[in-house]
Amino acid sequence: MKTLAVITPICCGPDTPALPAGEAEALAARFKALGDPTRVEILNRLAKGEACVCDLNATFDLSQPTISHHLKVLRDAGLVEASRRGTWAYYTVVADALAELSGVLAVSRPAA
Amino acid sequence: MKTLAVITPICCGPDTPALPAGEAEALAARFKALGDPTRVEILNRLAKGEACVCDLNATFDLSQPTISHHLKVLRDAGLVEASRRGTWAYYTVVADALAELSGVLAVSRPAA
DNA sequence: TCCCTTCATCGATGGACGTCGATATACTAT
DNA sequence: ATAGTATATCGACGTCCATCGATGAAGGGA
Repeated sequence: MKTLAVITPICCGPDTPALPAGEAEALAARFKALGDPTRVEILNRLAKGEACVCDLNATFDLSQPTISHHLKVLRDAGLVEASRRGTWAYYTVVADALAELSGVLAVSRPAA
Repeated sequence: MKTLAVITPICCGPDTPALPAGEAEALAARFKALGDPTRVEILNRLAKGEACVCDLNATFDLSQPTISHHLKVLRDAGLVEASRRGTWAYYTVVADALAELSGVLAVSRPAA
């Protein structure tokens, strides 16, 4: 099929190579973890420094299982880490993961 | 440009002030728009330059309404813009919006 | 005019998500 | 051991989302 390109106007060029296999899924999974207001606020809180779950439970007007669920989502996405010390669980941000996502979004910044 | 580390670090205060009202919701809405592999790939494609919907329809193995839906999600999130020229609709990224999200994730990292 | 192409919108559907109460697990203190 | 606190997990429920086929709207060509 060679003639259609001559007769029919072509609006766009050929496909550019896509992201590496699984890259879009990996990025989307982490962005999805950021796609909830509560989790954004949790990350904002953790970005100021380590916090235990009891602090987060007191800060947010949500049930303790719900906070624990959001922390699990953030953990599974690799955006936060937990460390148990005694009875309490302390959470911190994974700065490298956030920086990587930041870099992905910065690629499309205008060169000028 | 805001970052997640907006507020002074206070470790164990149970009632630290949150982000400005609506800020978490606004950020989460845009991150949620990024939380789908197809939309990540669409943005990746658009970051390389303008593209029309027909090109995206050919690139992705999804129905045309589904692509149109994803583009609407990205449009509503302010991450892409559309311009109709003749029969075709051309989409481009909104670089400022992506750059702002990038800055939000650029939390200060300990110099390791 | 009529038809074809491009793109958006509608309505339906199956699955994923946020939230909760109840419960389990783990640690501490008495 | 027993009780109490802190956190995670489970099961359920209502809502939101990604996807599709069908249809509508707008433009171009013969």
